[in-house]
Amino acid sequence: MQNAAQITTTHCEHKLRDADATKLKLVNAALLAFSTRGYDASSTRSIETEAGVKRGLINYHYGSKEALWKAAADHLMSMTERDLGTALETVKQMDEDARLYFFVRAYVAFCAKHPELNRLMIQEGMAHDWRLAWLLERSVRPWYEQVCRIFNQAAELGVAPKMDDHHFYYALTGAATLIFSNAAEARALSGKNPLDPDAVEAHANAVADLFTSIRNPI
Amino acid sequence: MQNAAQITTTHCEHKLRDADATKLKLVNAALLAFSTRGYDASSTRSIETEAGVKRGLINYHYGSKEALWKAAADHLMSMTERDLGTALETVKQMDEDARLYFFVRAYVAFCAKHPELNRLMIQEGMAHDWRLAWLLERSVRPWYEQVCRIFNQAAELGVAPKMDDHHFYYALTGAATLIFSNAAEARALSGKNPLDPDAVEAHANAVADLFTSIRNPI
DNA sequence: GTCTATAATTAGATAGAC
DNA sequence: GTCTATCTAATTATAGAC
Repeated sequence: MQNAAQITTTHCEHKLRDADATKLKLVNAALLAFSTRGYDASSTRSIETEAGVKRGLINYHYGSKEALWKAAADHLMSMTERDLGTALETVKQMDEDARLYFFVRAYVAFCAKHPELNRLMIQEGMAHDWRLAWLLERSVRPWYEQVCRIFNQAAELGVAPKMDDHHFYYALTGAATLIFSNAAEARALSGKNPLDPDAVEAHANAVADLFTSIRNPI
Repeated sequence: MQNAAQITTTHCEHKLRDADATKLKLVNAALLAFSTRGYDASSTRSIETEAGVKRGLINYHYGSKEALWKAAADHLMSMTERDLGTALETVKQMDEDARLYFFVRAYVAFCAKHPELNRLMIQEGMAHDWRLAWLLERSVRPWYEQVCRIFNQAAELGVAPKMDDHHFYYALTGAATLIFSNAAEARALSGKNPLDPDAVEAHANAVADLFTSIRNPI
């Protein structure tokens, strides 16, 4: 394998690009399927079809459906950590009193941009199996601790609602995300797409006001 | 069929009781399966096994998997309407200022008692198919309008948070329910069962405080 | 990297015996 | 009301030709 990389020809480069393109298409299709339909209800055949690749390529590139799920989940979590990590850095530059408020706004914006994240967490958070264990270990637990830390800092400053951090975490997560993860239902009820920028902005304002005691920071 | 009912013997009565018992076991097992695993991932075979009835009885009693889903969803929605309907009646006897607060508490208590409801809504709210259409028509739309009414009455009295009723509905629903619908995840994170009475009480207090402007009514 | 064939399993639904 | 046999279709996975 190392030798193959050294004697790279244009032919090999082309093949490598094709392989990476195929894998990317599969991971994206898998993410959509696993997060909206669930793991067991998503067949590898349907994922291949939706990805626009030939049948059998999931087993060729990933070896199994389970490995494809892990690759898709890892892809999603890496992107989430990157985006929310930079948001956290930005928030830490701010005045202490305003951190929770802008953290909540950034979190709502991210959830609207990537509803797959919360859909996947909802799908896998109901039953205790290998996928939930994987997600907890890989990302949920570190994220949970970071959110609790921001909340507890705000609580000491008196700008957070009065409650236990665990209840804060689930109240905030649910309030911030349900309208996006259940976008089909929300759209049917209101006639408006909750993922439209105006609706996202309105929801971010509503949730940030709700979960912080200061109404108009700055 | 009408004649058969008229010439009821003890033998027939016994058979009818067996049929009703079988159907009840099937509906309960179906509710658990459809709400936690999703419709497509729940096989009729597994539901029959979990219900402890013989194979083939789903098709015998209901004719199809689709009809079983509708029977299970109707069972759940009837119970929900009954329980939350009486809670609404109780709340309407109260002082106007306190209605929203105690409505939220009653809603949280119900969601903890029947996490299947929100699990089913989450499963079916992501994609727009015949099951979401059925749920919207059957119960979600009337419930949505009742919640908005209570919220708007509280808003006129100045005891509701400042936001659009549609965003209130989804923020409240998400905040109230996620900790129960994702109980497996919440338990793994905190080490405590969120469905325990103490945890339910704490969450009800937290959410009711959050979504009403008056802190200690009465 | 692509395509085909096929194995082994499981799905929902139907018909008929008891 | 219960049970069994069976049908058709779809599933994951493997091996091998190109």
